Amino acid sequence: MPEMPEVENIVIGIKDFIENKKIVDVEIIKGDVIKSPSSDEYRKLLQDKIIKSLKRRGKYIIMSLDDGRLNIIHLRMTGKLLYKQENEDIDKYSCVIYHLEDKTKLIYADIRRLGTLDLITTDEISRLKGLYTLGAEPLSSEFTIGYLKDCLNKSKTKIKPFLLNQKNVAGLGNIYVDEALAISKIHPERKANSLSDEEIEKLHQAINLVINEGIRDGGTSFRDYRNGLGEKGSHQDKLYVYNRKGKECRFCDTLITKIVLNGRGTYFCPNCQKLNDDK
DNA sequence: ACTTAGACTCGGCTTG
DNA sequence: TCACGCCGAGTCTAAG
Repeated sequence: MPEMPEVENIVIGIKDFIENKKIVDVEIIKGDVIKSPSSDEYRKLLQDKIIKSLKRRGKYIIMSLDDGRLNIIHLRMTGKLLYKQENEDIDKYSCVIYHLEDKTKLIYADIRRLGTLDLITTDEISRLKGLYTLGAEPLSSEFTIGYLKDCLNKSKTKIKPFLLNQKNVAGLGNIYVDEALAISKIHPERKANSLSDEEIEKLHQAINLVINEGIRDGGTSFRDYRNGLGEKGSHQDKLYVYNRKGKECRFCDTLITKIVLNGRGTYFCPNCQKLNDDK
């Protein structure tokens, strides 16, 4: 469910509450979200460790422990990370609870349990291929127009699946891809290597814009998303096309269309985002 | 022509 | 129905 702006909000919202605190116990309720090591090992290895930092890379959350190990959390579609006082009620879908030394707790909850937890050493990072092969982050100095252009020219797929591929740009998901394409007025089925220089510049700017606004608005609470303190974001009120099938385009009043592209619901304005000649 | 690596697509995971 | 995501298996394609 969460894309980069949502994960960023979760991390910045709770990091100051948990950094430099000791995990006194790990309570495992639904152990199938733990991919490595075994649930028993996971609990034992985290017990009495101090959380040194909480960071984000792409849609991954990286918790560094004082023994050098990394607890890598990916929320996938419905995962949540919630920080609460020890005496507060827990979410019905709680899977793993990290009890901290100061009578607080960090809860990993996940309705569909598609999310993943991996406790690894730093030299095992390459085993998590999705994390290891991430492309440049929007808003970073690495994410230049030249970088985007080079990636685009190497790809024969359509622009929408290109942007969803985390190896190209890290952190975009189904909502922000549709939004970035709407703002840059590019049809989602255009071939990645067919974009003009002008379109690449507009797309680059639009990606940075939607990610920046998404972060600033506290994320998009389309369905389930809540930040680390259980609060909704507000960016869903500002969407141009996502989940707006049959509603008027904010630029031209044409009705928004929905198609399925590579298995993903895809929204666009058929007037602003035309599919011309070189499909 | 055959092999191989990489790019790409799609089903599956799971619950409400 | 559909869903804010990814992996692995299978298919396709370009290079050598």
